Amino acid sequence: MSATYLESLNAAQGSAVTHGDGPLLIVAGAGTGKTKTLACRVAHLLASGVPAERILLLTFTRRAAAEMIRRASDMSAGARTADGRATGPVARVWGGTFHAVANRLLRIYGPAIGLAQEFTVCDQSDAADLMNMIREQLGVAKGKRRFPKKNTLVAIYSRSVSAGEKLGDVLRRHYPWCLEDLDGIREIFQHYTVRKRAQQVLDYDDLLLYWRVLATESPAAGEVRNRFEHILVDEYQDTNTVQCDILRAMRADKANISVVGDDAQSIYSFRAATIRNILDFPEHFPGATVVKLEQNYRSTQPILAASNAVMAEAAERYTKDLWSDRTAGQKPILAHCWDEQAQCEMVCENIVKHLEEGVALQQQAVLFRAGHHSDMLEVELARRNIPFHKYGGLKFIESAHIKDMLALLRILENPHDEISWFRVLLLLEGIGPKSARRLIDALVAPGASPLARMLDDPPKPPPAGKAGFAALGDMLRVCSGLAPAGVEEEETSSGPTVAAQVESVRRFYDPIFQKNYDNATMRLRDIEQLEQIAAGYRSRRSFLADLTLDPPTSTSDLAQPPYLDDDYLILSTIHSAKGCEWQAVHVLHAADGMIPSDMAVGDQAGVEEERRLLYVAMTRAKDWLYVYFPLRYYHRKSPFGDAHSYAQLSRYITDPVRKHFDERALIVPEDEETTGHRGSAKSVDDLLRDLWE
DNA sequence: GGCATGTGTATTTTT
DNA sequence: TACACATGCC
Repeated sequence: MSATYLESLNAAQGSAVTHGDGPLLIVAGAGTGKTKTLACRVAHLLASGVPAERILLLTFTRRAAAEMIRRASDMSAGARTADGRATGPVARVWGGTFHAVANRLLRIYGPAIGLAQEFTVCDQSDAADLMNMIREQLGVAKGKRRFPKKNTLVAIYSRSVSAGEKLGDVLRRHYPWCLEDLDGIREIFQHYTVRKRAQQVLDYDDLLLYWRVLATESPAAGEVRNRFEHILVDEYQDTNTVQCDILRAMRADKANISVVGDDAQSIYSFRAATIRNILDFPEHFPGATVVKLEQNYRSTQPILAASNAVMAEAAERYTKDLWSDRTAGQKPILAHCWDEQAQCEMVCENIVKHLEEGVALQQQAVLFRAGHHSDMLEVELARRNIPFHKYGGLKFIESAHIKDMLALLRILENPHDEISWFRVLLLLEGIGPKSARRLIDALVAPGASPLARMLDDPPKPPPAGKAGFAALGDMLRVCSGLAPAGVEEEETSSGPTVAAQVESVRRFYDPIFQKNYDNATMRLRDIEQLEQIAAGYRSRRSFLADLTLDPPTSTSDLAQPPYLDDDYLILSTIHSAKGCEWQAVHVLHAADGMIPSDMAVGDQAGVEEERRLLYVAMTRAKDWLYVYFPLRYYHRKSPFGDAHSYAQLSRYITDPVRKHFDERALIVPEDEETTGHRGSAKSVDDLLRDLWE
């Protein structure tokens, strides 16, 4: 068998790709060809005769899985569809996130652990709504001024579950201010798990927990474990305890597991990811082979030097020695800007300059710590007609109108889902929280399916809500294909198509929508997009599951639609940029409080993780790296005058680090020249701090 | 019990 | 800025 793909690999990559059976840990620094190596390994396994459906490839996003499978397909001379997806045998490789794969397995093996097949998956904000509902019903928070809010509750719960840490310990370590409410929180959590179970709703954590049970103690455990001959895991440094348990269970009989990761890029501790997984891999999987990839193919040496300098000051040293033979190249630029507006202008100018020199917009990215950090830039880009796609931050799926639409579809899919019923009933005029609660209690009473009851023998709404309630019933009847009781049929039934259902739902929703939102036209685009997505699905079940597990992450609100097929700039949070690379990278807001985020500097671990975040951002760049530092921040709070404060350069850009940058001077706007705020950011800042501290 | 209006507040990162 | 919560009127 001639394997031409092997020839393009270096020695370390080659040994990783051709590794035989048994556990394999690939410690891969940034830009060392990790994706290529993993894709090559998939191709190699296929070429060695492993059936595609016996390979499981776990990645952090679906995008990553699709990309790897595409590349493996190219190497295996596999065919591709018009839109670039792999076809042929390679397409049968099981690829996706832990959560998506869990969902797929649970649809097959759910009955083995007593899970109804029509379970629905709820996202974090649905989970928060359920927490809220329980909190109100229990009255735990009554009279308490500072009882944890719903989002905090979900965060605490998730942390406890994903890290396998006792609630008390989680509170002590991460939420000390909630300790006094321990009992109330515990009570809410107990009800939360019972309610979810009764409603056949799984949250993100449940998907993993149920997979773990499935692979350890269910009657189907043996079958599930035997399903895969090889398991490959990407971004292993960002897995949590439950995910590690799953892998160990799945490999209890046959330890063919390959994981790839970089401890220096571990940035998901807020999701309970633990660096221990990658460090302890050899203990978890005895006999593991460890391969280090240290040659960086992505960045020029000057960019690498600056990035390494940032990491060199980390509290814990890492034992990788990244190098590149791309020795030439421009030093990274540290651009001091007068304020955020100046930063936006400078970014745009640099982008346009590169564009004119032949660097496509798609080869350029703007990275930032938090979703809203690009708000002002987005306006500036729109003004200059520079098209862009934004990844991360507030998503399509999280907007109220989309959630409304999905809740309507979800009660059709899983009529036991009370969160969705509640949301839907509140949409109706004349029905508030009290009536909604009463109606739901009547609907979910034991006996018939709640949906059947809604259609055949509905409870009485309050007089003011009669019309809306009846309209809801009519819509549900149409969508369920006029089937009488027992409508939760398989997708093969001859009912309306997914697209037709979405259309009916939309027609029902339209008047509510027009009434509730004044910027309805903007939001209408989203709903149209939802309909388009629906058109690609044959079953409502997979449509809903995919939307929850792999929501569209890109928004382009301000970009012009006609440009979208064309070239566009990438805007992304640093988290969402993981694994990506661009020729030119622009890192915004290298100011203390932004990077590191104010929210994260509470403890040493947080400060160190933020450092890795900056490192991840910088190492995305191949040829040009710009780091921007706005000196002045305006505060929206006061509408009068120009209330502002002076920022301090990010604490990670210390003097030794700065030596690796070319600094571009602060440009003071002309009308500000007389204000005297010249000189370095630091001196001004120190001066002002002296006044207050 | 529903709904409009007013006030206060806290604001990361994502499956 | 937007959302959660309180108040007071129908």
